[in-house]
Amino acid sequence: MSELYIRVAEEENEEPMEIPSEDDGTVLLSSVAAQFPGACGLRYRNPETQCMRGVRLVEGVLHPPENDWGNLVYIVNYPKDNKRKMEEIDAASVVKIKRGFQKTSDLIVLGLPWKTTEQDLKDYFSTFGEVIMVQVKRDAKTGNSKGFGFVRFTDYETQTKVIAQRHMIDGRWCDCKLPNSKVGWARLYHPMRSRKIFVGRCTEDMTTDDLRQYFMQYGEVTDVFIPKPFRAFAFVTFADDQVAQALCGEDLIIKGVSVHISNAEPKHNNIHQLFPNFPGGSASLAAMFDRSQYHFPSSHV
DNA sequence: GTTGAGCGTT
Repeated sequence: MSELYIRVAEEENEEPMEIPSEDDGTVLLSSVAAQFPGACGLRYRNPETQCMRGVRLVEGVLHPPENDWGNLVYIVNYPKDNKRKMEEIDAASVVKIKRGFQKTSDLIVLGLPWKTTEQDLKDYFSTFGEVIMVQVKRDAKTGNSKGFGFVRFTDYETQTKVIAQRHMIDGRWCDCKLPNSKVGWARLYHPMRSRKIFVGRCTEDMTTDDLRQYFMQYGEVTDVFIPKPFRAFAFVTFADDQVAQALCGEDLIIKGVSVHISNAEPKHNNIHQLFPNFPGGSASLAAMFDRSQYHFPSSHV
């Protein structure tokens, strides 16, 4: 007969947790790992010999000793007894999440059929997970599709899955990638702890109040500047430079539109002064700037 | 009224 639960703990003197067994009396390693991430097996102290014994593990299934789990407390095994390492990894992922590395980005969708609409994209990608935004890029005059678009998901896991595979959309194979505007080097090599961000791809209906209202959620906003006449970008200044820096590289949805946040820089900043020790020389970095998609405003300092 | 590697702005 089977137990409903067995008792499992990380150490002998710690409080055990009840882990469900299967109908045949076995316990799945995955059930253990669900409560003890990184677990690779179980052991227990043999009451007769007082020695630790391993629990038989076959293809992810833990088998009860003597066909009965009894009333023992089982201890979790970690790889190479590397429990400390596991805790460090856990801590690292928490930091990652807190720092927002798990936030989703817009993905570029390459190779779309000319006929594919945003509704088609939404329908297709919704099968992977919740979709925040889809776009099909079109010629402004003719309205014809340019054959690529963008998609943004709620969950990072969904994004990872979508990037990892090819997509058959309306009869063509398409690829989803992180767009070049997010390669990340600008973020890594940007030491100017500016309090001001550059908000690209603004639409004309975005007012200073809209932007202020939106960016307030991240921290105190001290200034919003929108060039007139309309130039499809804006500047937002925060009281805290860390807030500004944290937003750089992000794609944010404002009034249903994906805007791109980057560092606000005066155009005529001397790159050789900013990066005197850049690997390969500051000239190579200047070339990267030139080739990049980053456009810095010319009239605002 | 076309096209098929790329990179988002009225």
